[in-house]
Amino acid sequence: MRSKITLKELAKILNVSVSTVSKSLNDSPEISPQTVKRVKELAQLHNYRPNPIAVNLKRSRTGNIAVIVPNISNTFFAKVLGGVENEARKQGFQVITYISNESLDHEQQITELISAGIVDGLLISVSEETQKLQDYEHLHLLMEYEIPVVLFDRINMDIGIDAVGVNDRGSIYEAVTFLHSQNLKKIALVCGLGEIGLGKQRIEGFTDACKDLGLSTDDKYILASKDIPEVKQKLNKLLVEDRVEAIIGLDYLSTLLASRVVQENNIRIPEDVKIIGYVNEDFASYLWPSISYVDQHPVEMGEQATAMLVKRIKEPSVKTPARVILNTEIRHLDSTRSK
Amino acid sequence: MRSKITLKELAKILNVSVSTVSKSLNDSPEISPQTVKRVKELAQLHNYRPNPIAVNLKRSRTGNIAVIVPNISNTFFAKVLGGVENEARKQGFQVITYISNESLDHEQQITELISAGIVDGLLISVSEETQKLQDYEHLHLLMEYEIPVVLFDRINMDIGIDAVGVNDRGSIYEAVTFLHSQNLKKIALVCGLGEIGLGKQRIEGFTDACKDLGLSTDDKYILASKDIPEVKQKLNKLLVEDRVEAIIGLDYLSTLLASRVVQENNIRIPEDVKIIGYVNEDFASYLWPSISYVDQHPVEMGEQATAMLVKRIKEPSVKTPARVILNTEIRHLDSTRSK
DNA sequence: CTGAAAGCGCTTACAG
DNA sequence: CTGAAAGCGCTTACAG
Repeated sequence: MRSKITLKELAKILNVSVSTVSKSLNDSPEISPQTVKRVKELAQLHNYRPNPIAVNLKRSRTGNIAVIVPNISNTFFAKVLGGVENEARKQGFQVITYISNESLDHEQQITELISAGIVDGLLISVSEETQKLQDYEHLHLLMEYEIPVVLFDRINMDIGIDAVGVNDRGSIYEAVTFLHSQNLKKIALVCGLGEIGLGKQRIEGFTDACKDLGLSTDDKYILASKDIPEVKQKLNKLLVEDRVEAIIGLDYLSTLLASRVVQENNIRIPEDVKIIGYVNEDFASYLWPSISYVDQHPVEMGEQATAMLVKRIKEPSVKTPARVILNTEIRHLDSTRSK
Repeated sequence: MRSKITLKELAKILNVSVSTVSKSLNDSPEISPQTVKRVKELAQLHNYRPNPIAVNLKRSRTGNIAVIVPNISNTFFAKVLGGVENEARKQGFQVITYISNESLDHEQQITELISAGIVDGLLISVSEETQKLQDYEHLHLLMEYEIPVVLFDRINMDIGIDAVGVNDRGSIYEAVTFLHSQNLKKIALVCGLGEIGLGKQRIEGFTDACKDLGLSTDDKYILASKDIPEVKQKLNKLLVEDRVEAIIGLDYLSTLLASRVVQENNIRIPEDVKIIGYVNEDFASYLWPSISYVDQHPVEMGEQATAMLVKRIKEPSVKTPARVILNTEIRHLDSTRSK
């Protein structure tokens, strides 16, 4: 029940001034070793902890960083959050989490809230809506208030803000190159997504890779539509009539769909068809057969973004925006094993 | 670039005292309407926001609550976090997130850290290790410091702390009852988990339900082991020889495994075999066929736990621990559709 | 080596 | 109706 003891109370017990106690605990060379010892012993005894609120007020910092993720149903962002946690702890910051639910409005409310001075900096992966409307004023406003901002993952825009992401074009290029190296010629791309920008980048990368490697770039190999039954039917045809040898799934649904359709046709994975998907580690490895996936290093992304933000917080003077692009890697599970 | 304006500066511009400005902004009836208007207009103009750190120091509260989740790869906890977010926002609190990684040691470090006074309260789902070793001293210590604690989800221990969870026994009882109502007699339980306590509760509930409903309680229907190949083989036998009509999967892996083995035997879901799994919504609905699942209301759990914590923070006097048990519900997807 | 004082940015009893 | 003062719990230049 002992309520927290304060500097003042310690000082009173020891019959010294508050300044002396404060300095002793902060190992100031001004204070005699004996006094330091006495003070520290008593502090230990009472389990004294400086009130962080008071310390922060004095230092005019908060010790917090905010992170806004667009959604949390996706384990990708959960993992990024884990990385943010790691690095923040190391650097002595607490992480305050917000979820924008893919809404610009919500995002603006959050930035408005934190502009009051709750945090020393912000990590954000902008919402779909924000990205679509290209409205980044709330972020610039924050920076005007001298609260540094670092973008992560969704960074396909040029708005002069620090950013950490992955090389989306490169990642699929690598996937195609790998499949090609396995002597696979007919590679299909399946995508059930819409707007998000990443889709486009990946499709471009796919086409480029096919061109460069001398593979067919026939449109029929690219199944991109939100109409799942249609995609399914077309994929079916590709498998049976065209004897497609590999499939790249750009998202959860299409990867799962691909695995499914292949098996319905009694085609073997990976012997007859190989699959690589843009899915998360957990998901990929839980499936049977497990699906080889593109590792986008979410944890590292969170760590790097946090490190970048902390650097900004500590050196607010630097002006040119930084940009870190992580290289993705293919993690091979059942669906790409060699025969 | 305008750095944050303070009360003092506003006062100076207006040629009034700091007190007057503060009172005006807080709509104190002491101040004349004219003055209030003048002050508010200037504040608006300069986009004044009170420094939350200073306000909190004055009020000796932090405005933060901490939440410790054991892991983040599980979307269940991600969803709970979403619920915590919702409710915390409503109540005017910020959420500081920590991840214990299922480690007691890590958990203790976190509670040690927040005992300094970073937060007004703590929400925690204890780590596996904590549960196994039954070491809850760090939580009691926190409460001695008058930082209220509320447990969520993993609450199968009686340690006199507020808690919000689900009725684990009841949930499986309901599942068995449903399957029984569909005229299914042979129901198998598959479990690939170990220690976690929940497993036991569910298995008990299963046995009880079978007894009550006059279904066989033969041990062969309960496949609980970490040895997945063994489980697979036994399940196979149950399906082919015993013609099991329904399967309940207690976790990700076993649910997926069940779905898989059934299909490998060219048995139809849901026509020949129905499946209910303890998996999350996203996962369940992404699969083909989609798997009916037990909804454990993670979002509501987060909301309720937060509401309970806030209540504790506001009324620290109340002593008897509260306990909220949410009723789970079966969400029917493909795998339990009627013929 | 120690302490009194000012101050971080606010709120609020109290006096006028 | 307004303002001076004290105080939340700390740190740190400054004086002694």
